Amino acid sequence: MKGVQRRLVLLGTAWSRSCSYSAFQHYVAPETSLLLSHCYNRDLPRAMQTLDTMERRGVWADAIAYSELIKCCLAHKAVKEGKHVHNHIFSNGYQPKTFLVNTLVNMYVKFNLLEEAQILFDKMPERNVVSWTTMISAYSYVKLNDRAMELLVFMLRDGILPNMYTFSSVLRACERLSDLTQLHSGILKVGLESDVFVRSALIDAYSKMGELLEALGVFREMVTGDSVVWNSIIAAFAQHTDGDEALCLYKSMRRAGFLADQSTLTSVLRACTSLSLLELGRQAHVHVLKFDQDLILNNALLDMYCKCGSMEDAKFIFNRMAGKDVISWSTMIAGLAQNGYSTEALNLFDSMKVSGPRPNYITILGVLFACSHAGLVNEGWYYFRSMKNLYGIDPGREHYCCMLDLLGRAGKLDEMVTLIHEMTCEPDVVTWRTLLDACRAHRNLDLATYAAKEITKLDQHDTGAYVLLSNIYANSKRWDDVAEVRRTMRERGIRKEPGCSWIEVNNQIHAFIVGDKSHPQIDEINRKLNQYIRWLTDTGYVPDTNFVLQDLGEEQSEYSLRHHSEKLAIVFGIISFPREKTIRIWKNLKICGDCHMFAKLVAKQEQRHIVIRDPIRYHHFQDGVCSCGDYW
DNA sequence: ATAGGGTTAG
Repeated sequence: MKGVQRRLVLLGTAWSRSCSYSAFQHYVAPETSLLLSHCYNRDLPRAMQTLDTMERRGVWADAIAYSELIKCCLAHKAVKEGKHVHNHIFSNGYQPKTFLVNTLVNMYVKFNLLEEAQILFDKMPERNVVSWTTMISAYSYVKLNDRAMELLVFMLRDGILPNMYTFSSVLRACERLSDLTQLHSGILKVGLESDVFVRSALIDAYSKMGELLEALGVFREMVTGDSVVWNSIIAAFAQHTDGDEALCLYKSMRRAGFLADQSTLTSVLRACTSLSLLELGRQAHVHVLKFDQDLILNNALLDMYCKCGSMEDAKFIFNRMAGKDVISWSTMIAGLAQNGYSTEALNLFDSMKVSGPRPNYITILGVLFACSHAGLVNEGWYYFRSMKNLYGIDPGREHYCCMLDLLGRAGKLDEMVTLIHEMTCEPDVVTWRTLLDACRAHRNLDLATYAAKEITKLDQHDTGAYVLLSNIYANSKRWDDVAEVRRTMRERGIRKEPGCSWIEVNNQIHAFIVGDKSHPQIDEINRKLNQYIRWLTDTGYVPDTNFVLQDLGEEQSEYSLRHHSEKLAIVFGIISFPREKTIRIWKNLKICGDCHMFAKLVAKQEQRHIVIRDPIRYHHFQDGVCSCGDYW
């Protein structure tokens, strides 16, 4: 008797099981085809209705139908219905196959219900590659990277071999170079390196760790490739401010017959941004028009115009953009502020508060920068003190730095020191450098020495600190101290980076280094330069040798000043461009006081608009004044 | 049934 009963139970199970096996399709409920057709039509209410009827009649559909039903729930974002399907599938002690459970796990992942997915996953009697990969990709998607890596280990321990899906998912979660090296060799071992998904994920992972050569290595071995692989390697260089290489790769991509898509163009624009290539950026803009609706791409375009100092274009783009997000607003606010339009930046922030997205950490930085630039000490304090209450953002090191800059401009050195002591995070090199800059501008020798020493404590090789300190001593004609600083620099093997300026003329970059004589038009440039200096001297200009590092004889320091790279670039710009064209120069070091004055006077005399971008700021010279307000 | 690339500051 007992045996018969057991057999009946088994039969029952077998019968209900057979409903989901395609091998026993003749047992599948006749409603199944109706259910399927509702699912294909994405008619969720009717599909659920059909399911109810089947439940009442005690019949089941097959796995194909259930997985279609789950797709339908996903399409409608119908969480409740999805859970219903889940319960239905497991009702009456039915044990669905791994395939179907995977579909359910995936459903919970897509609904962002990771815990539910994990519970279901844990209960699975057997898990295959797809089960594991679904969970790993879920965790790497939400950046629970440790969890994703951990799951890979468990998976391997379970004897399941990862496939290309697994590797491309887990590579996104990889944070340590040693792990990445292991993953890479694992990929080579199973021969998955030719998969384009794995390849781009590998490139991206190396890029995230700053291992660009490794990334390039993976790329160069490419036998198989698609546009995403190209985009990965181009983005890698663009993001690590090697715009030159990024643009070269872009050209090779085009030569290889691939078209640029949104992602490619975003990286190209970023490369133009970092190289200040306005004209090339404009050319890229033409291609951007094809992807009019792409927010990320438009943000990159906006940033390019801001960073290249063309605010007219930036405003045009910004006003035309349909769905502006925090990044669009932040970019525009910071762009206006950096280019000297502080009031406009603050006005824009006001309209953002009314009709824009919620400001974030970076937005506030732009706002503080605007205050700093315009010397609005009280407003700066207000925004700084209220950012926590108004926007729930804790001031970070960068915010402190902006405030310090603001106080430094206003000459409030004591308040700077107080604020540094008040900082919630440890002051870093940038903090002290800001103090040092202020000390130089306001000639506070003692405090400067203190700041410079703090910098060298943190970074033995900070060229800037030594140069600034030496400049301060030079300003006070303390040549012994200058010599001492120079001796320390020599001992530590520190050399002042040579000043270099670039200008784009006819799609060509012309580079100038201090005292450079290699430019083909150097004679003409020098003739014109001497002409300007003579004329300026006649009108009362005195070379400001305070910025010269070494205690050379006056004549020699005048010579070196006269041939500072930005002067050469300015003169070259004047020779090359018609009057109405803005002369745009970018350089690797901060502009010196003498060149700054030179630029102001020449801009006025020649009625030119000159823009010089240094590593931190922008200087718009027009009508004898500079947008920086003579503080930098 | 499971996978890869792009935007703001520093």
